[in-house]
Amino acid sequence: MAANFEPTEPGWLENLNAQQRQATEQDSRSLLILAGAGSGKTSVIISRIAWMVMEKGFQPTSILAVTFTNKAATEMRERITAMVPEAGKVMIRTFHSFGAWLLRRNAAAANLTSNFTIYDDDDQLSLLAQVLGKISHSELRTWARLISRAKDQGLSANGELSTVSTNPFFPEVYQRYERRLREIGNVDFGDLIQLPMRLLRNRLEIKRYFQQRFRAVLVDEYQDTNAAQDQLLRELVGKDTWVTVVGDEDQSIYRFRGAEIDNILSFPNNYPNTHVIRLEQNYRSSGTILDIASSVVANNSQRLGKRLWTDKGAGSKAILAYLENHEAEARWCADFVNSGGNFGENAILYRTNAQSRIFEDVFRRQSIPYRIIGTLSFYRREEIKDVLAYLAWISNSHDEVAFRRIANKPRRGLGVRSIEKLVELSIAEYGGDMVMAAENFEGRSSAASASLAALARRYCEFDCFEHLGFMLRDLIDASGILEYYSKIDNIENTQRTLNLDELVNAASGYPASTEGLTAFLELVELDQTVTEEEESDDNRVTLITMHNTKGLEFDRVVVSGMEEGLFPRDDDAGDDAELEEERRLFYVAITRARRELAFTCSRRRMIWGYYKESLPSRFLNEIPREKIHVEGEPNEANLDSWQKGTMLSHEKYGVGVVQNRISNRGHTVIVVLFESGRKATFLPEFSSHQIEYLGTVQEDF
DNA sequence: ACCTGATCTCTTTTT
DNA sequence: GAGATCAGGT
Repeated sequence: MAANFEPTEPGWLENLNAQQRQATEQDSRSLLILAGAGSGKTSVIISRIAWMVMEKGFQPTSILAVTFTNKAATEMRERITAMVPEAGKVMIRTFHSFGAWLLRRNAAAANLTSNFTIYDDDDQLSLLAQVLGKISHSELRTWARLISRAKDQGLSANGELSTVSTNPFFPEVYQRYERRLREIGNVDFGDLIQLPMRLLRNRLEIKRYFQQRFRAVLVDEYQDTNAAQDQLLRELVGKDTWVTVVGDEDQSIYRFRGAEIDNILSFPNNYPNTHVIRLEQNYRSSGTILDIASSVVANNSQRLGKRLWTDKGAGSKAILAYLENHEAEARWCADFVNSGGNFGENAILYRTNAQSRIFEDVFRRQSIPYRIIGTLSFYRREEIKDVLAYLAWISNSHDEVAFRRIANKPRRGLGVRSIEKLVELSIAEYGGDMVMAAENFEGRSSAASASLAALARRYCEFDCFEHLGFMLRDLIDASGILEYYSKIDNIENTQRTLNLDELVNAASGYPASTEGLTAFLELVELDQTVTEEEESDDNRVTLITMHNTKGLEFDRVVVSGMEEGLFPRDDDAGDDAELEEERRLFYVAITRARRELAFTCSRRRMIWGYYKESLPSRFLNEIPREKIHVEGEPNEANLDSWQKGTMLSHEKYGVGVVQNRISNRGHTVIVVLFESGRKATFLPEFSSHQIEYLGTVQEDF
């Protein structure tokens, strides 16, 4: 920072208002900052860290800052280093990445090896499928979700689980899953929080060490922490630790993932002598946009309450456009982004990833540049997951999930039966080591399994490679994966080998060593929000889910798909807590906009290959009329007949209940589940003589 | 062991 | 409508 003649205030107070300054320099061990949308909370965290380092004498390495995403962590690091270079040594991580860091350093104490790999949801599902044997896919998902929720709440497989599920089989399912995961030696997302928490709780000397190591802990987006994360935080915070949490209860949108809004609501009770500071001045949005956001969120009851204000002018009215269908909606959005300056200042928000497709189609047709921010990206692709599975197996020869994925890919004559036998052999004879089992496998497929084992042995020592990228290139070739996908590329005219090249590039920043491999795999598992090509043109419209917009802002925002059933979702509309969460999501979406805001609502939308007709979202009624300009006419069609939940009697099939009702080219189609268990689809207008209306079912059926 | 066509399930949202 | 899985044939 440049020297100045006048006695000047420290750099970290520059451009801060009174509340922000107070929060920055609050000389209090325990601080809760309630920061409304756009109130500059990230700036405050950064300046508080600067203050701690420069003014309070904290060593940068003794400060831990926890963010919600890796992207936010990177950004925070850049900003703080720019402000106070010596603060570059502050540890800034997500909860999960912090957990992984802690576990690797105390692997033995946690009964792990330091190079464990992390199972994502897909891997978790595969493992569970192995453990449970043949059960239906949907049942599998239900179990997997319950296990994740239990871990979110910090509940172990051997403890009380009735708050998660009262199903008598659940404890055993959870236990068997845990047992196998521990045998393999890997961890899932929930373990990254739960295992460190247990470790600190049970091992006093370790807890003491970390409480001395981290004298200050700051947590961003605290409203979206789950119970397990809060427990981990409590273990980290000793009686001399400074703890600062920042959040906004109105922006808590991850309940489905176990986020506990109660964490922030009752923080002052859990941490004695907590100072509470509210940041209520909004620097982002126009007055109109703020008014809309405030009126919407005022309908929620689970709030601490704050009133955002701005000294900006009212700005222009918001627009609400009623459209005929999803394609008209996309075209309307295309016109919208064409009418307002740079593409890069525009964002289209939607509730579900599936909605992005039509925007892509229309924008491509009209040559409007766009970028999609989402998770179903690079690392989910088949060819990428294949190579990563090879790496995971090389890294941990006990990794059954990875082994099963690549054992016969490309085809090397290891069939289902042989793989089964090989896994059994590994457990029976080799302590679960599948490389050793493959080496010593007898039988018809022994040649194939031997060559697979040889492939793994090839990388026992890989410091001969200059960096991990070269090792990866070698592996892609030697495994036959390259040849396999080259053929597919030629036949189907795809570009999968190019994706493999990209993976090689991503890996080349890592050393060719066990540590390098572990770090690379960890990055891949924990940071999947890859904005595809970082390349060239920044001037592109952003297509993004509302959840993903957390922390972002744009001049002009369209919130699309404002329809009942889609937003709020059908299943959520009945439950107050769920509905309030959807409303908070709406609040987040609205407050992303700086200058212009629009809502679109389609009468009909293609869903699962059918047209579904729907009514305007109830949230639209919560926007003050005088703040919006309306285009088009809302759908007021009578959707009452043969609604979901209607009970009917069919002369052939008996009594049944309507499960779903869709419109297909102007015809109504209903899906009925009969008491016999039979499911059938009808067009009521053509079969009315066979159907008799019986009434409506209230309860779940 | 492997290929194919038929059938089903799926959609929230993400670390 | 797409992707994953399954049944049945070779």
